[in-house]
Amino acid sequence: MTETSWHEELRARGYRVTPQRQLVLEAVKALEHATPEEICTRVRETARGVNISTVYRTLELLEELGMVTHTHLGHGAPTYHLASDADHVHVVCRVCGEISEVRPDLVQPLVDGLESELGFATDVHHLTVFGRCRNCR
Amino acid sequence: MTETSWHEELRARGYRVTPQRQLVLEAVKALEHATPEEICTRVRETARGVNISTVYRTLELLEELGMVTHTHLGHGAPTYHLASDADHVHVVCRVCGEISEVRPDLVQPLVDGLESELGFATDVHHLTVFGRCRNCR
DNA sequence: ATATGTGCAAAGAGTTTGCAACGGT
DNA sequence: ACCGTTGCAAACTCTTTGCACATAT
Repeated sequence: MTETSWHEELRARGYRVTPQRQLVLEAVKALEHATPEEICTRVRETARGVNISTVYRTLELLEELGMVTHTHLGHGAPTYHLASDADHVHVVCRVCGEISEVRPDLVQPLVDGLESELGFATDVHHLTVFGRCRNCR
Repeated sequence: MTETSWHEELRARGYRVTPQRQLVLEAVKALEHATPEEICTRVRETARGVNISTVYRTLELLEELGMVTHTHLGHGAPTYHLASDADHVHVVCRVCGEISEVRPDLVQPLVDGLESELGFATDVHHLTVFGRCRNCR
């Protein structure tokens, strides 16, 4: 998606293009796997303050527009990243917390199975696999 | 695990067998996929009150002992169930909230792939797949 | 000009913790 | 009797909401 096309997208739906929204999107883009808090902190470094509640509202909006997605990588806050960067599956070690990303084709058999058995459309972006990594087993 | 063997297990580790712990375990067994709140409510029906913080502490203990596990089936509180009942994967529709359980062998290719590629030991019990069900796509 | 968006503060879920009293062993 | 366990209340984290003011269109 180009810089201007999502501006159009917003306006077409009656939403407005605000500095806060641009800053939040840039932070999501730059940070990768960032929590709302982290995004807020990052945005505040760029002089113009943004309230945490605006960050929540903006993330909700951007997610609705399909520009970002979130995943739960642990027990705390969810992490957000660009939907276009989301073509991977998260693998999280519950002992050391290490986060790996693996090729989505590893889950293809699962996706296909759910499709044929349940008619279920898996949201691969949101999938997180917990377990123990090589070092922690 | 028999009724008495986990009593032994507790005592062997220096923990005590209390009515609260027995009631919480029974509630987890009976309710399946229950949140701490729901477990607390259920236990309170059996006359003897149990505080919500005791429920949290007990679930943590039972999980450490490997008797129960939890999963995140949505944005709210986690749900607990007996570890021995955990031989299934949860599939959750993000539109209607419907929860299905599927055979663990559907994820076997994923588990094997993570094992061989990363040396990663997947916790299948904790795996939840989000997406859209047949009716909601 | 007008309706959407923002900041602020307060409320709301869900969870954890400190401490005195309680009760298994 | 000892020490783990509980209840209670308070603190804490993460998130949502109401409302007056600000601002994109």
